[in-house]
Amino acid sequence: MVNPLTVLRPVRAGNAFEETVERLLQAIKLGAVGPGEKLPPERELAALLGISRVTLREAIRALQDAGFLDVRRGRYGGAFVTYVPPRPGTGALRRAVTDMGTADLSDALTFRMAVECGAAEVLAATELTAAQRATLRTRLDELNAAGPGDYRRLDTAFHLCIAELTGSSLLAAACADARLRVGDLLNAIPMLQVNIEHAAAQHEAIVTAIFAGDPGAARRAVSEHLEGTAALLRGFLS
Amino acid sequence: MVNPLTVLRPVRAGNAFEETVERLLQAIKLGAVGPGEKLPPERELAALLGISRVTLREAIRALQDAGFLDVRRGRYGGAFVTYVPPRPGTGALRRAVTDMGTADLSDALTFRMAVECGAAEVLAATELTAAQRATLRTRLDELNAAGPGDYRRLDTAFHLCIAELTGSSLLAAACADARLRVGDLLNAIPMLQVNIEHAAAQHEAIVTAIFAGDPGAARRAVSEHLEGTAALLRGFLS
DNA sequence: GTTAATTGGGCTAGTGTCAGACCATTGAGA
DNA sequence: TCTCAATGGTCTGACACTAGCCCAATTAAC
Repeated sequence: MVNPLTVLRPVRAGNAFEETVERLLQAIKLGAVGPGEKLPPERELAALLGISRVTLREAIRALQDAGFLDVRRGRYGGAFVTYVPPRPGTGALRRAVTDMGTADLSDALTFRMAVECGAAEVLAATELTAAQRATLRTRLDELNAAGPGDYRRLDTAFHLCIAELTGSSLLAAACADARLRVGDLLNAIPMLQVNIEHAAAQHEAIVTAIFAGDPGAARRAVSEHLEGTAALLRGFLS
Repeated sequence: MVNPLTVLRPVRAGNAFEETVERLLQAIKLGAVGPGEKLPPERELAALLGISRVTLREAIRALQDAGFLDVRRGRYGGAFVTYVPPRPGTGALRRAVTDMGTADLSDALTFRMAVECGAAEVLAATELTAAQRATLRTRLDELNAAGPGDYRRLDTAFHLCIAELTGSSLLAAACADARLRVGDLLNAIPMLQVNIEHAAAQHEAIVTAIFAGDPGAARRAVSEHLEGTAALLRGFLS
């Protein structure tokens, strides 16, 4: 009845080292730790990630070799983020799409659509405190004021903020995961001024619907917003 | 900007043994492998789960000791499911709710609401083939014909079928995960004939909305359906 | 300068996990 | 009755991962 393959899927995505690299890359690419900022100290970070310092250090070393981090010793040292999102070019997008399997891409887009729409709905159906409204408003204002170098990071922060405000860490994690899976593709999409203005209007609509407590409108707003990029990416599949 | 705790969460939920036990319990409790059926052979199952046979066997042994499995050797042997969902009682529900943290419960309910609504929306927005429609219809018919012992399992199968039909394995996995997290609670809820009839009407509404290609209606139908049990469970939090 | 606190760097002993091979048991079919 | 394929049961050597400890480097504060 229930497809066993849905539940009897691999228990682990890889070894601890690989998963740690992925997670740190997630933190960097999503902008949880921005360029010039540093990761928490190794001992603290290892505890957060639930792994040993040895394994964490291997992962940090790999990211250092790959040019994402600059590690400095001594007091006030640490692992500083050097990564800055590459400027998009049309070739980069095509390459990014073909790097990912088309099946995986479709899977990720569907997943993202479902969880982000779901999060917006749930949030719209929730009674928000003044502080929560202020947080969301702030994220939107920051995004609207963003320069080209910051746009992706603040866009991600805005979207994840919606999920985090639902109060469900499971949901927030799912949205972060979904966003990471399409993150490289989003970074490869050239940002035209028209698109940014269009996106800004849609972001405004999302917040308005959430503040109005209208789950249907919130869902529609997020859906339309995501459908734009999804359609663009899907165009590369044919 | 992005809450680092969302992305710097533990890399692994536990060791391989613990995660395997969880996963097998999921398969059993969700009814992917029903009472009297057997799990795939150890070698095959270990490959599916991406772990070694040694670790898998430890997990199977634990479930055997806990009374969920009956392991038989020789050709046509295997690990047979002996678990049958307990008949609900009011005490069981209160106990199940208090076993789970109230924060975790709220988290799980929110997550479930988001991903299941999201899945239904996405599916309703999809052009379905005749075969897909037939599959969903079949699951609903089976559920409507279910006896008391089969109801939970077929209910789960129906709900997960929606997620699986979206074609996104990520989404299907998320729904399976969400359902498992509230699974023990659902099992502990007494099923009254009134509730079953009510649920049947809602299931029908969900399928109708999906077949009609109306994402808004699908979302609302799922939302109303889940809100019933969510409200009941939330009642125990106060 | 000197100090002290903080941080990365490195080592070791012990445990978890794996891949692969081989043994033991069962029962359908010849 | 015998055979043999399928399946669980067990062992071993290798590698991954961990906890805990101490060393090395850096810099603000004195």
